[in-house]
Amino acid sequence: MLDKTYRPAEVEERIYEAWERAGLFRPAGREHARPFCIMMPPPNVTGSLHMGHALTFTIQDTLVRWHRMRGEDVLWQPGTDHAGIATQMVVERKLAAEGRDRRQMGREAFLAEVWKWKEESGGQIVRQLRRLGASPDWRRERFTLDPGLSRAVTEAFVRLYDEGLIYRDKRLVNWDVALQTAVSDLEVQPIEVKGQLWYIRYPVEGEPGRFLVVATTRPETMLGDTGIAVHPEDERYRDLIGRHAILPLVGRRLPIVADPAVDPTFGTGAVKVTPAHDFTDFEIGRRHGLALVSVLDERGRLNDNAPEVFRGLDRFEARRRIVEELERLGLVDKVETHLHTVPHGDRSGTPLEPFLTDQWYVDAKVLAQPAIRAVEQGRTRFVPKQWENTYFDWMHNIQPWCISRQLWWGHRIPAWYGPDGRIFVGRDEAEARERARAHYGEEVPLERDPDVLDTWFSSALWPFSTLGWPERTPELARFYPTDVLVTGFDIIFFWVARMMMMGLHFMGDVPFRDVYIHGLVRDERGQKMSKTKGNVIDPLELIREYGADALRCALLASTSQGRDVRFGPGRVEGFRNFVTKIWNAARFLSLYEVSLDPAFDPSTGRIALNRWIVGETAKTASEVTRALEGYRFDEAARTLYRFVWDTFCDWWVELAKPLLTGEEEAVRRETRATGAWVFAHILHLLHPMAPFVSEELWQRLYGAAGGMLIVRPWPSLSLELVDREAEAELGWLVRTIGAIRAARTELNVPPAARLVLRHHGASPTTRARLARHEEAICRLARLERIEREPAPPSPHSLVVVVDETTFSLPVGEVIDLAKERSRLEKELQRLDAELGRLDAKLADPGFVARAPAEVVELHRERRAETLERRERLVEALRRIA
RNA sequence: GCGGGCGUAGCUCAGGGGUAGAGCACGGCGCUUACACCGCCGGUGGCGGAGGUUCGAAUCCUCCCGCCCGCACCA
Repeated sequence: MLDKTYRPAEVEERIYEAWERAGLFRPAGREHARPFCIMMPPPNVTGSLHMGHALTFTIQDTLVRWHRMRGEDVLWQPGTDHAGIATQMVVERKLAAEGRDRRQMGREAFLAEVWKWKEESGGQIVRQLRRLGASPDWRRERFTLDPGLSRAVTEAFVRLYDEGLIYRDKRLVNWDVALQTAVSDLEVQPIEVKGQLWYIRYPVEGEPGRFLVVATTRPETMLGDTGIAVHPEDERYRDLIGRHAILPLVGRRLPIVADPAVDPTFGTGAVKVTPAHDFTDFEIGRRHGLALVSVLDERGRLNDNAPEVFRGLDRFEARRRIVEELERLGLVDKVETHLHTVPHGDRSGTPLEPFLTDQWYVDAKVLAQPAIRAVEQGRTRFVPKQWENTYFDWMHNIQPWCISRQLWWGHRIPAWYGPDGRIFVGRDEAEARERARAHYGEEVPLERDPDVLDTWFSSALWPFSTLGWPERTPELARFYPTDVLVTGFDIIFFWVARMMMMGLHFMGDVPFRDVYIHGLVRDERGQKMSKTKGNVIDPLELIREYGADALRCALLASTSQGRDVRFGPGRVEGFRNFVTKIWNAARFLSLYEVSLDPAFDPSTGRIALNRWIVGETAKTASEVTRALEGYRFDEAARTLYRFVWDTFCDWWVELAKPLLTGEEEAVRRETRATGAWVFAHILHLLHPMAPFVSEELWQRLYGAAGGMLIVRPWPSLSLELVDREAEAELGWLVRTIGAIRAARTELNVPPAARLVLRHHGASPTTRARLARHEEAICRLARLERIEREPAPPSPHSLVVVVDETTFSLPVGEVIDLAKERSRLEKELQRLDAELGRLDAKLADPGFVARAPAEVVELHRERRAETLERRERLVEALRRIA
């Protein structure tokens, strides 16, 4: 006997272990089965499960379980990402708390600490994924820094270098002065800040007393100015083009150049040009051959290119001092407050500096071309489709990808430098050495590049590196290209685009056929969840409180395509109730010793109720399947919810009760078998979304029958099981009971009052139905008995019209006649309004002529039915009046 | 500035040319041993606004308003 409520905490761990122990997460290895593969986007090792993870992994697990049940050879490849900056920061903070510093420790000792940390704390998210019910092939779990993947990274780097697609270049990068590393454009957070705009007077050379006023938000960079630019068509400055200004505080001669990048309407229309400290200025400088003078060091302090008094000052301190000095010299024309966006590092939160350094770059422009074509040709498809625009946009304007990071934690760049700085790239030091020897003709000392690669470089290889590339493994042959990638739109650029580029380049084919993009999980008010806002919901807490199935279903039901998910615990509670409902339906079935009969053939049922529910099951199965095929998880969840709760529990179970306790053995047997069959299908359909409770109930109710639910075949039912007649009969029954209940409630008939139901004008079909369902109707509508009434209804009755039948329920003197009259009149009004609409439509020659015949016919039928109902109602009203 | 999304019941959201839907919330009633994490009944909107296409529009088109998100950007 099942307990009264389902207690997920007592079930989930046991079930999960049973699956895993039985090896059911692994590809089945059936040769003829179609392979199906999802690459798990590797969460950061430092991470712990948040709602975004919960959503994405629930979706993936649902797909994976569904395909597994469809008999496919499923691989869900799991793993974690070493997350360069994030992890290094975590460990550095920990060390700092112990009073240690990585620079003092040295590279090797520090890395040993990181690895130690990873071994001890890095597995958290993987354990948490199990709590969610995720079923990837854990045996194949990978880590981006493990030997296999590291080898893939090195191989990819060397090949790209040899092909000229990776190169070293001196350019401006976004420099994080706190972390002292380059970061990519994508790691930049533009933050709006209220700053100031200083108007500074630069003396014009050779014209004492004349000044050129430039506006800047960053006065400290002026020490690196090497020019001034104006718009070529700006009349105000036309005479100055080609002449020079003198840089205050420094005395440098600044050529005044004309460049179309200058916006004549902003500030004074004249711009100081600091090519070493601004991306736009860098371009202007290049066009006009201006010098590059970098005045900052890697920690954001003024370097030796600055006048001596300013050297060593922090950039913001320097700004203050420079402005002071300019004011003293009377060179500040004016100061305005100015709202502008300043790039910040998304990890450190500090303002970034455009900084001139040598870095490694991937020639993304070249790699992007096949990746663009692949999506254009539909070889990879985004769902929802509108994300393709975002992808194309970025790919068409793609910039060189800076892949070097001044960190220690990560894949060290496989490049060595000769004594003259010449670069030798190799798979290992020996290869680099060999290449160096070939170049120099002798053995020379080599020094390895100290930097590591951007974490996304290794992630970009994930779809094939995890399958064994560069080896040509059987897994690679079988599972690449993978079927679908599930992820959020926030990493289309970071990751999806780069996997496309690398996959096409190294494997010659797209990494995945479909990219399913889901929304972000927000809080109930639509705010992004963040620790600082304090509005984060912890999925593990929800699992503890409501169970993993409830959380999963709530998430799935809330994700509509192309929309973010607003999420509150209320939703989970609703699905916890749903799970309990299912549990109790199972309890009901086991109470009547309903058990699966392998010989049961759903198409041979004789009882309308059973034929009906079988058909409804078939419809539901096909709808759920279709929903999943279209990545419509909300629809799948909703369909199942309605079927289980409304159709099966509220109607089939209630209507089956008299049959299950009835006299006829054949009826009892058929009803039991049907109930078992339907419920078994419910559990199958439910399993991808709610794996724990479905598996638990499957084993408790049907366990002996055929192994674990997780690997049972997905229902595929013919819609021929739908019986139109049974459908009509049950539809009528539901309407009739509903109408009687509504009338009772409306007239305040006490629920306990058992009434007699009289019918008048019923067709033979209806009379047969009434006879068949008498017991159920009486029970569900609280009736004493049903009898035929030769004449139209007597006064002191409630009147209910269903189709051609007039039902009356004598309620004696207690009935409030006035109230009943007004109820019927209201109903009459509604029918009249409806008739008016239908008549107007049918009278419209345009409608009759142009609308499809079926639609016109439908309207005619509707009109006839409405009219009939109306007549009966009028009749009933006359009797009462 | 470019691109995209959204505006439907009190709230969250489905629907997407042919009688407006769900969950939650709310109100009333609880007879009914699967379930109070429950049952029954009920009200609520005419689908942001204006125009157009159509026999017919919440659904398609145009414009407008409001909110949101990317990308680019003013030194």
